[in-house]
Amino acid sequence: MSNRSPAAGIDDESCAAGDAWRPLPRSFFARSAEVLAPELLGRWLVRELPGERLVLRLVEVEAYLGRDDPASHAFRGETPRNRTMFGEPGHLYVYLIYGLHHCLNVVAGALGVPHAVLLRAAEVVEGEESMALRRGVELPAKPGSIAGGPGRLGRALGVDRGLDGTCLLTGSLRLSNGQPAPAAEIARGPRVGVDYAGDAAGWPLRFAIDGHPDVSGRRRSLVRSG
DNA sequence: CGGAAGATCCACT
DNA sequence: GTGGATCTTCCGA
Repeated sequence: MSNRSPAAGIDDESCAAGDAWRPLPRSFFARSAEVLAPELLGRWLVRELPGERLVLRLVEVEAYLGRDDPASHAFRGETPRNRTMFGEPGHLYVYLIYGLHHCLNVVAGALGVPHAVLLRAAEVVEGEESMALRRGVELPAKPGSIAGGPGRLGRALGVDRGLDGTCLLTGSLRLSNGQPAPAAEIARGPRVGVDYAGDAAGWPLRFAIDGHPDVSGRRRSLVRSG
């Protein structure tokens, strides 16, 4: 936010632009998912493909708290599928849901602590035509139609299980500084699709940029925390 | 080895 | 608002 470099002779625009592409460091991810999740809003997901670059700005995420969270894939311990979550923070955890959709997660927490943040929705920054094609969406796209939902987001970026375990600092999918959302614009509420998880279904671990058009359905339960 | 359920999306009513 | 698609993963027998 106001952490702008005081360097003289650099105008705001070029400074801000350079800052947006700056990779997020390992230490950024090595925190509780509940703390990391809102910090991810407004950041850029950068996907490098042969001959093109796709960029999405995150507008909605959910935190999953590992062994302490009945809604987490890691709640019952390590398995071949969720192995990535138990590894180093700053890596990508990808899983297939309903036999159809690939969902993207950022591994958080310390090594061996399987926290993760599910990436639920994003705004197109660069590569709209290519992503619309992958999604089977006609341009001009309606709000949310390209990456407004976890399955849509993964599809737009061409991500599958092959990218599971790759590094978000050095791989073909990376996270950069982007344009962080001001804390005052962040709303939170219960997570989506985890009704099976008992009390945990009500934990307010879903975070979104309040009123953003690309946030996936179910905005009703989102409120600004403060 | 079988079965049930799933961090979803889309088409249809 | 409801239900079907579609298949991996995990647990229990």
